[in-house]
Amino acid sequence: MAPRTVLDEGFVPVEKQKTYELVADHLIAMIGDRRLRPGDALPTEKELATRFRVGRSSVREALRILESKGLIRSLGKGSFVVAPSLNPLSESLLLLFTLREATMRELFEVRKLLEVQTVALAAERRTRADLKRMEQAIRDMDEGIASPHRYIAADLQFHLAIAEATKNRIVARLMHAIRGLLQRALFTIYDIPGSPQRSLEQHRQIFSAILKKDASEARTRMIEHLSRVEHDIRNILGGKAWEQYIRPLDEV
Amino acid sequence: MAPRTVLDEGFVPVEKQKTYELVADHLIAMIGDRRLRPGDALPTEKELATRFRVGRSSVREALRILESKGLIRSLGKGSFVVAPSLNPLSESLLLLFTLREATMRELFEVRKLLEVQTVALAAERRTRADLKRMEQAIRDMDEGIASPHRYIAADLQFHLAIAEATKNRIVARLMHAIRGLLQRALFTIYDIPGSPQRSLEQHRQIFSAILKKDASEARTRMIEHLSRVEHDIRNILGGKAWEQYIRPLDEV
DNA sequence: TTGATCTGCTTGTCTGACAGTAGGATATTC
DNA sequence: GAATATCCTACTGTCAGACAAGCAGATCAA
Repeated sequence: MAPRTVLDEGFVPVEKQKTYELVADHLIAMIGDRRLRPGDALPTEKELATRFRVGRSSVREALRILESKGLIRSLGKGSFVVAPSLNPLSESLLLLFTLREATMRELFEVRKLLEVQTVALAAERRTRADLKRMEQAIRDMDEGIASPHRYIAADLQFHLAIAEATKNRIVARLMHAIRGLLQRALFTIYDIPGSPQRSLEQHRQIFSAILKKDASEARTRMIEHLSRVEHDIRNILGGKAWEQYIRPLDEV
Repeated sequence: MAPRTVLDEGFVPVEKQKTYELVADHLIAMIGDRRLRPGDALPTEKELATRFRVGRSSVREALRILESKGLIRSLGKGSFVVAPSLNPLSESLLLLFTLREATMRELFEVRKLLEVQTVALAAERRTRADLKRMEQAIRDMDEGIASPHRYIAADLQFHLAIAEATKNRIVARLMHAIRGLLQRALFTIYDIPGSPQRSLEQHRQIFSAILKKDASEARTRMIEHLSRVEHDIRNILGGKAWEQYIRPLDEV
């Protein structure tokens, strides 16, 4: 082994805090402890600059950081608003696709891993409010079965309700992010004859397991459901798209 | 229902592409199709500005975006380098904590959900190379058991090797991100007498299950392992920290 | 060869400028 | 008086120019 200096680990490159980072951190902290709440408009750039005693360029670079973290949004015209607790995970997941470092197959597999366990937890923890949301989603799906938009939106609601029934916000976020990316693929299988009906039926089975608090059955039903959906998507997309780096655009 | 205009959904606010976004997208695309590869140094700001025919401020704002997405790093002195495929998910996950929208409990639960399934997949798909990595990690853990740093680094290696044995890059990234956040908590339990030894032993059991391609046993062993670790962490941290919004700093 | 000094170049930062535009205030029209 | 047109202001988005600090390579000295 090479000779070792005392306190070897201590010698990391010394970090010079850049002004724009300071500003960004400050703003993030303010959002973190709710001094800036979702919906609030930020002061103008000039005001921020004078308040922080920095140049406008530093403020702007800080704003770009917050923006790309999904914390604020540059509303068409001018002022900024704190985003309504949107999902930073979505962005990163999308980025993986943009960088061609993830395929549909992988994404779907993650979903399966996660959601199978999620539904089991949900079955144990669901409250009456959760059940109500799920029922509503199933109803919406039934009523909107003729409209891809309504149908798929309701589908999303159902799965999100399950995720949220775990009372684990990270799980909910993850599911949200994953579903967002899968959305386009789901549109493609909507057109398979009988597919929406089958999904609806499977949702009912999942729901009934959750209702009974039967985690094990919920798991089984979810596996069935996801396997079928996966099978359908694969059939329609074909192996190429499935294994390639799809760019699932248009957010909802 | 309200009267409905034809093509209702088509009327979304028209998006004006901002210069800095164009520049950022362009650069991201270049990284995406590998025209800029990890390790490459970007041209200087001035050169980018003249090449893209934009002002330096636009370039800088674009760079801030890439930076906060973890695609480039502002190396101490000056020039930029494309980051070595680092993890955008880590950033977002960390952000959730900064914003106090996730607790230790939740994070650990996600890890459990994920890793239990992951180890099962890994048991089915592991190659000889994967096994070698795991063995090496176990050896390192054994030899470094007296040094928290070495021990925990090896621990991380073991779990990452499992994640990568799934051949699913999203799984690997997720695990990496989660572990990064948990790192600090793991340091705290290192000091529990006998804890490292027990972990080591459990790792050996998990490894043997993976070796036998016994997915179900791997799952069981992993549950045992994670439950014990969770139990230890909880005992040390106490319920308060467990349920509070810990900021698990210092990346590794 | 080693060490010191000088000279550009690059980043980080600030300031000033200007076009485009959103929104409110004001004037105009019926 | 209500609806409509017009004007003003202020803010963002963008650029250009300036300057300090620091690094890297070149040059020079020992």
